[in-house]
Amino acid sequence: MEASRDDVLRIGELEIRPSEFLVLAGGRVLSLSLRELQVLSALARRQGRIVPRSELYATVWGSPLRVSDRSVDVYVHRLRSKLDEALPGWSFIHTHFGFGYRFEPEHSHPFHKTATPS
Amino acid sequence: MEASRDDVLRIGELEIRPSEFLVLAGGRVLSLSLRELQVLSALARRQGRIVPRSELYATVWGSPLRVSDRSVDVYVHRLRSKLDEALPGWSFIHTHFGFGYRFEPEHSHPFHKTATPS
DNA sequence: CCCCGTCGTTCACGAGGCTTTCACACGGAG
DNA sequence: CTCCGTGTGAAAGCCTCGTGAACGACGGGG
Repeated sequence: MEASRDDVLRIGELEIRPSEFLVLAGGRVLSLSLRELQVLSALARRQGRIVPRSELYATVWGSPLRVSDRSVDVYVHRLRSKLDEALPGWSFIHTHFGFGYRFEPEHSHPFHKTATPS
Repeated sequence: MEASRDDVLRIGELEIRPSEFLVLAGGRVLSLSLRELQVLSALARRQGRIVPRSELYATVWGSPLRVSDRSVDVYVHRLRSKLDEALPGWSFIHTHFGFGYRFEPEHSHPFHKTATPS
């Protein structure tokens, strides 16, 4: 039985159950560490919005982001890596240069607009 | 709840949320840099009016426009390019020779690229 | 107690985006 | 045609972000 159905985040092929420390990607369990889960949840709860690093850091780490701290970037990198492995063809975390990250499921370049063949 | 629904600019198929650094074109996220967003917002807030370069520059850059500074033109060009890619068939930024730019959604040429014979 | 895998954090380097500035082409006004 | 404002592609320099790896803390198993 679902302990907290209200806390479940369903986003595309992703199903995040923060209260159970569980993430399902396409029905399969996605193995994440605590920090990875926290960052993913924080982003997913702000789906569609551009989230500044400072806000993400404050939410997950509980303290203000120090200058030159790259922790957020590192975890975004690891999450992208795991998400891409679990759900190829989709991209979830988008970079907004100078602003932050935005969580939203989108098809990775479906087509590759290459030049016409010889 | 949307933190600043009052700050949202809706213009045709465009939805600009300056406070969130986010622009939606036809429902899709339009990726803009800081300057691009600032110039677009400044123009959109003056919708329908002819805005002199000097006013645009002062608003966005916060300093008086120097002679021979083409920054405004360059960013208008980039915005036109991105807007046209996102919403083909529409033109938003119109040039008023010798005066400045005017922001207003209008249909581009009703016909497609096919040239009209004489 | 020691070995070893996991995790969180930080570092270092390189790739790539952003702003500004040029240089030149284009086009309207007189 | 000539002048000058505008369109446009690209270079230069700076800064952000991506990425692989190192380092130490921690904990389970033997």
